Amino acid sequence: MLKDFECREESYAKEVLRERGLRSTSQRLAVIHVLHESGRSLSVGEIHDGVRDILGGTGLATIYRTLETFESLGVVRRLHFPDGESGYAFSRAGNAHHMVCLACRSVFDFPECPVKNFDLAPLERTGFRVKDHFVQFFGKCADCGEVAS
Amino acid sequence: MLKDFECREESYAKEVLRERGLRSTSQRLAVIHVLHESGRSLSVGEIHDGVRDILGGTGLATIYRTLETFESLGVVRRLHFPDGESGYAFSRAGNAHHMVCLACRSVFDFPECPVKNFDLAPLERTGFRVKDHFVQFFGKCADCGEVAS
DNA sequence: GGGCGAATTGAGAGATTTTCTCATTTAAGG
DNA sequence: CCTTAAATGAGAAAATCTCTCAATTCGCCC
Repeated sequence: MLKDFECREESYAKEVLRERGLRSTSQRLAVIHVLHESGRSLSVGEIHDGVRDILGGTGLATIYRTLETFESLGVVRRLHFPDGESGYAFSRAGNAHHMVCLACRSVFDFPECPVKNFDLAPLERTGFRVKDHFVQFFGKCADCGEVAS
Repeated sequence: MLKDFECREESYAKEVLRERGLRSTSQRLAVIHVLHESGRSLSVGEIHDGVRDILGGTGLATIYRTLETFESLGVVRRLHFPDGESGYAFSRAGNAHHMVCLACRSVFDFPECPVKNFDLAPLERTGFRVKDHFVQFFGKCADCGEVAS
């Protein structure tokens, strides 16, 4: 159904799914399609609507299950905003961090890890062992910045 | 009621409230007391239970309102975990970032901002203007690390 | 210390979000 | 094609969060 319009992101998602022995269903690919096409962080409801536009009736539970699956695979990432809202965004391989526009919620990839040179030694001296980290930058994208600061 | 056991954190919260013309109610102070005493990130339910232990029946809505108020004041911070859960933690003035144990959810303050030396210029050249950021480290604290890695 | 006005709370209904179940459908390998 | 297990749909159920408004309480002034 989406085959003819399959983009690189969908191929990537298919490959990751196959590697893990998971199926490439039309619903899963539609979720990736919607997320990537928007270029923004989308709420579950927005994703559901987008997928329904492509496939027709799709269960909300499937959207939740799909997002959970993709997040565990690192293909999709959940972002949290200062206002308490959250959303999901497509995430390229190796891109753990994001920059998000507070106005339109556009998501921009992060070329490098901002804390990769940060010295963890003083922290780990306390006995705490760091296993993961999460960095998010907020601001205004070029389009939204023009309107109002 | 709590006056005799008032800790530095409660005094700090009272001062911030007063500065903003907000009232220091027993419910608000109890929330700070519970959060600080635990030293962990607590769920809304845990905070509600903790406050009820101190004050008796307290409305859940009050807990939500209090957390929202304190978060906007920077006295409390909402943390999000990789498993999708979230919780609230007391946050000292000037401490925007935290280190959290994935096992017991203990929260450790962060001595300095890990991205303060990060060069934003290349990013901002794209037109994106960074206004805020959010950094969280996950791992195992000294106590939990001993048991299993 | 008592009184006043406005901020805050309590209680529960209501709205929203997320999860669960299980019969049905569908992808993927033979 | 055929088989088989994975995945989905639909709606009920559970969990989470918000709202309303009368009653309470804080902080200020006397």
